[in-house]
Amino acid sequence: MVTLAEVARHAGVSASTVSYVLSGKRTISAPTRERVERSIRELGYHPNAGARALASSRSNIIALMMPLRTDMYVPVMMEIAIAVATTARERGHDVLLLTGHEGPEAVRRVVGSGLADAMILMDVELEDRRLPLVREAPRPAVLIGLPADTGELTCVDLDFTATGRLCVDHLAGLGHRDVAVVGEAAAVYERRTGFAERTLQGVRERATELGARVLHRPCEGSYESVAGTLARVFDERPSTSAVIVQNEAAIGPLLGLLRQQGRAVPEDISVVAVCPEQVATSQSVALTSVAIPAQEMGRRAVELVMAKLDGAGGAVPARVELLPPRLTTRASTGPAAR
Amino acid sequence: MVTLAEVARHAGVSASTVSYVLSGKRTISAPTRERVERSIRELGYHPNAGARALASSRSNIIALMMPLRTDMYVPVMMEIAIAVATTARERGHDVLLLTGHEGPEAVRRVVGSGLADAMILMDVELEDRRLPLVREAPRPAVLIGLPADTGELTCVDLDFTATGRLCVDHLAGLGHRDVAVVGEAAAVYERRTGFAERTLQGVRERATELGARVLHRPCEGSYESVAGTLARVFDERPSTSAVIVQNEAAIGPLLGLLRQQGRAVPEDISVVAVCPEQVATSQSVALTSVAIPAQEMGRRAVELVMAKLDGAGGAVPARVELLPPRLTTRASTGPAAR
DNA sequence: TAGATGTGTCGAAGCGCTTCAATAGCCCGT
DNA sequence: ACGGGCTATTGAAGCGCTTCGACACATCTA
Repeated sequence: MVTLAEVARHAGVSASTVSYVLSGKRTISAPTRERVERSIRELGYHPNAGARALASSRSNIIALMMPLRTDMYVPVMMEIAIAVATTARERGHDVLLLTGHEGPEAVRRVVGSGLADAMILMDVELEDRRLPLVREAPRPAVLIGLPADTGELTCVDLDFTATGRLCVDHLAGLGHRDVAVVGEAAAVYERRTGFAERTLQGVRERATELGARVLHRPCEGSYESVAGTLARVFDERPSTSAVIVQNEAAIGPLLGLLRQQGRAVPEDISVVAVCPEQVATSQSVALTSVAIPAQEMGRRAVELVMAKLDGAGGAVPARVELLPPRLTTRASTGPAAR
Repeated sequence: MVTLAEVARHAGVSASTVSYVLSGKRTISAPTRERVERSIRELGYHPNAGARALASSRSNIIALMMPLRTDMYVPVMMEIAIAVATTARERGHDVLLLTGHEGPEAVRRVVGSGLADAMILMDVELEDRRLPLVREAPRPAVLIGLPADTGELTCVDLDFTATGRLCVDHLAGLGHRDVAVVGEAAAVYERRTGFAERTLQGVRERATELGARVLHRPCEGSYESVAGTLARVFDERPSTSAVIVQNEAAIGPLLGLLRQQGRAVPEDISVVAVCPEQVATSQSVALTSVAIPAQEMGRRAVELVMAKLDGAGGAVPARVELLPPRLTTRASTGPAAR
């Protein structure tokens, strides 16, 4: 492996000069810089990451902690992860992938060893066990998702309360008065991840304000479960004319079942989904939906964490950044039958 | 941050002793070891990753290169990634996440900088542009997927040819003589990722051997596309009594459409899918399927790459490891109508 | 012209760890 | 009682880079 010293010799300068050419932390005259750069190219030099990390106490690595459960919202997670990795690379950083399997200890290990300069945590629960460690860690962190207590923490998430309100707004505007919410699996509520509750709260608030009724039922993604949920909903409230689906896995089965039951979408029943655009558009009926801006969440998380890294003074205040939901009207919603 | 030197002082031993306690590369007497371990715990010591990497020229990091396109087989990719990360951690390594966006250069960067000790490449294409770099890199690599020329390379993949044969075996055994293959999107074939072709080849080989006919049609995951494909299939060959689905995104729509058309599964038509177990079991009809052993692939990839790292002599020969497919019979396949 | 200022480069001191050769102490057989 | 062969421990030399202060020289100001 070519070292910085060899580059320096080849270019006829000192090692520190090469280093400054690389980092730009001191002015180097154009001729010298060019000479050094040529040597770097000719020798095929790559700075050694370990040495760099040791000398500068910066690894240029961001740790990304994935959720423990890999059974839910997989495409969203993946999209976030890719966005994080891509954005980080644009800013000269790499991403270390941590899974939930290691538990909260991972935070300590990564921070303690200086492996990563900062952390991004996904799938944050309301009382997440990683939070105490994050709070006292001497490294910046950004959460994707909202815990119960956001004090001292920087978080990014979709504004799910507003999302719920927005869905109801749209449906009520079309004249719907009886709305069903096909929620996430019961396990999601038990884990207290927060977002499902927040959506529901938004739905209820707005429904109350607009004089609509809401029937909420948790629902797994399996065909069977959706069938059961749907049956119970129509049984309990036959006047239901609109459905808000939060569990993206339930969408396909839901549409299939409605068709099978002879309920036309949107003529007999309107459907609004909270899901990635791609899911909304690839169904049998293009769905009116509120997009989950996975990419933007990942990007913002990196930007926030980098701002903290740069603003070394620690002067960057903690903040909660809720992305505004955007509802796209497609073919699955229409005026309520009178 | 606590350093090794401080631990040494605290325990009343030399730095090297602490190092040897940590690495186990020399025998340390029990009392000394315990004293050192206590000091480590009491001081909350974590070895500095950068210093370690520098001194040992081992970063204990494995790079995982994700596919560029994030639109396909997402759950499989995710499962592989998680399995890789988990297995790597069990073996004392971390995983660096690289996206395809950086291009083949990423290989050079990661290897050149010593950031990672080894690489695992996903979504390998037949003529993958990363391969030349991988071949000449002084670091071990394992591919998940099969390129055209596997010389000098270590690869892990599901044996897709055998998968194709297996599906036909099963269907022919039930008396089916006209089989349709709902393949991957045309883009997949153009990208020449190999696995789709291999499956098809297996299907054709075995069908010829058993005297069955095969009709293959590429197909996108959208509802529309599946509808079109299905229409064309039944139009062209009305006697089709079984379908092999390779594109997992097409499964939901396919089942929905069949039901809608009044074709009962499995009475009128049998369906075999190549997809993750979870997908097979959460449909309206539990699907007979060949599982994509994502987890096992990830795990094996790590094991192979670690074997290469350990067998430092370079004595570990390149090898192609094809995992045998396993077909699970569920409710979607039955005897052909006579 | 002398001093002040600024620019570009260099030397050297680490960063925290691993590892090798060397050492100190021990038990053994004779 | 002494050399030989163990085992447990140590000191010191780096690993390749960053960064700080120093320095040489050119340019400006009074």
